Amino acid sequence: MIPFPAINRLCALYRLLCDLQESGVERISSADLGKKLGVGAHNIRKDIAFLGVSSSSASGYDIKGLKQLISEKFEFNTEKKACIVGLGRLGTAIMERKDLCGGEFHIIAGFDSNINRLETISSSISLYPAYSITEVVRRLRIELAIIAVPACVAQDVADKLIDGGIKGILNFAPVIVKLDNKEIFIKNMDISGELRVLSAQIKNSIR
Amino acid sequence: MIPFPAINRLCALYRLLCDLQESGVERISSADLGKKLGVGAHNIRKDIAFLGVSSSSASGYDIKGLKQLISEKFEFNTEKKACIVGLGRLGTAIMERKDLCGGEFHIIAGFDSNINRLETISSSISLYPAYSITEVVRRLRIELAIIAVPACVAQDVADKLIDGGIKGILNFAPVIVKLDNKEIFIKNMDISGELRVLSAQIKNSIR
DNA sequence: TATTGCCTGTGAAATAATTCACAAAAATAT
DNA sequence: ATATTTTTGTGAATTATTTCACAGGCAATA
Repeated sequence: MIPFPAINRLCALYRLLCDLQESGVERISSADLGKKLGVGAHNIRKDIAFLGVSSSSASGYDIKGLKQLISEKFEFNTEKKACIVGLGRLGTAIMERKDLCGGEFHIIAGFDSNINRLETISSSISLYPAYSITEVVRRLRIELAIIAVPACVAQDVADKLIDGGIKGILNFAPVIVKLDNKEIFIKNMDISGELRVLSAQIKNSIR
Repeated sequence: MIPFPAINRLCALYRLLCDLQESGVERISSADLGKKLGVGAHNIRKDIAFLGVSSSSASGYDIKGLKQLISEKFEFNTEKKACIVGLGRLGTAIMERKDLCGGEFHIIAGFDSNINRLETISSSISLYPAYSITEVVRRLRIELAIIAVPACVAQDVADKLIDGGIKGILNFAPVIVKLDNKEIFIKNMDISGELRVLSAQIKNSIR
């Protein structure tokens, strides 16, 4: 079981490796990786050790191979089905992001409680009313959800998603969603909340 | 110097206290706070201890007083000036969020490299071309920035913001921004990246 | 005003994560 | 072929964070 901080860094590393590969780099040392990610080289090596391999070399890591390794460990190759709940400004903006359309995540459903809105949005993604969240998530076996609804309905939406069998949630609503089930993962992306954390860090750092 | 995990939790606690206060609650125990935030009661108490007070009671914390305490420690009362760089779909959606307009953060500038776009957006917020980021940030003494530009220009934007004297950055671009200055704080809010972390956590948890 | 039951504050213990240090292996240079 | 440099992998040490345990204070009750 890989500790969470390591998972986080390995995901960042994975993207970096993709970028490097696109720029034609083939090998790179832990020191250089560390520099690019803003962490120590030791840390990079420890994280890679969690993947459970042992193939030492004196010319750094083979980028293709390392990518493959991470990808296998976390199954990044298989496409994941995702949905968005809340098709306001933020929700639709996220829905149309390029980096979400082309990649390993496939947004296959959008939900909103406002039926009129569903009719006015033109999108290639199937849209459904909010009351059908549980049913659609279950039927289409959707694993991941992005919540972009007002704070007051976020918990209700989360409960419906969980009933449908969702595995992970990205929550943009400015509220802490409660989960009893330890098997479901949530990441809060509360914008004003994060600004507040930044502001607190700034104040905490001076003096 | 308060450790980062504690700052994070104290910020979440602060919002919870605001919500509780609005619903008319006046006192609450560490146990109940913990339950609502999904952390242990010990943890709550330890975090509060970092604020440097000592006023024990047998009926929990006074919500108003505790809010005040956190607020003073991190100066949540003074209004912070912020800006948004990148006025595409995501940037404008964030700019118009209600929870950002009314609260302690005041978005006073928007930037985009596309001059035509600046003219078509109707907003009460002053808009500027991207080449003036450094100058405007410095002149208006803007502390916080939200980056919502494509990955390829994010580093360049960050450098300009830092030159202008920015203190904290919320980065929505799917790329790790490098900072040499330890006095500047950054929080990455990369949507596809976070989906990938969730997906990795899910795979890591099974078996 | 005693007594009882909560609840906080906090030093100590336990756990988790990071950093270090160095042996061993591979590549490169001589 | 040998020496030198580079770079990884990993157990150990360090540091950070969380959890525990309980003393001591406050409030409520009778």
